[in-house]
Amino acid sequence: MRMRERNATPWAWHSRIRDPLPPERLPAGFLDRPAEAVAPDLLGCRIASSIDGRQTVGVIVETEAYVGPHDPASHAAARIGKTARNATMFQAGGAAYVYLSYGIHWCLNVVTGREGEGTGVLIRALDPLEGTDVMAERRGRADQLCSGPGRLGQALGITGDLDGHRLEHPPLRLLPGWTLPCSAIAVSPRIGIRLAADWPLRFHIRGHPSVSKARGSAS
DNA sequence: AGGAAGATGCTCT
DNA sequence: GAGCATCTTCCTA
Repeated sequence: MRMRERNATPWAWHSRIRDPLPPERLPAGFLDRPAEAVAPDLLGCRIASSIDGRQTVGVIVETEAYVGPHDPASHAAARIGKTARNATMFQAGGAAYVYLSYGIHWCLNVVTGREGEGTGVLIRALDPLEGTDVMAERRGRADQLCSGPGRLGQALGITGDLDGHRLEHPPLRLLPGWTLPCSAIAVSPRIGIRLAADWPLRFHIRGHPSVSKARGSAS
């Protein structure tokens, strides 16, 4: 598992320090853990897309955990059961669960845990790192490129074709990133859900400008 | 600054 | 037919 730094060196996410370079691959078993444990550890990791032959990369700055059939807000909730739509959620950790939200937005989840558990982490926002010109073209605007689950899906060119894709392979990969101090991570309730709306399963880099919701809230 | 509402399509009752 | 793990534009201040 990834260790966190304990010290509070001047934190540089706002000024975009990218050194030193991150390791090549995630630790073994990184995703084979409960979603609520993986979700904060994904902050600082990268999502790299080469969809349509165009490279786009972002650093994960906001996530939400969907913790299993007992989680009423999850697509894998027990009252729904396993269906054609959510079947990927029940795959082994490391799969991409991609679903269409509100008929318009393709949203990306990283499946966690073991096969059959039905747990995963919604990627809610990225800090654009490479290919921002491609992102802007796909988004049709130069701002808000990846600050929301639908926005980042569009910016990276993600569609339902990638549902079930394993994230260790191109064209959509989950890569290690930069380790955050605990003090940089904020926890809050999940956004845009009706059931279990008070469960503290949303994680974001404190004060990061690319998070999807109001900046003012508790930095 | 912040709220209201429309777009749009799939899933489940 | 209802209800979304959303985003945008268009209002009102």
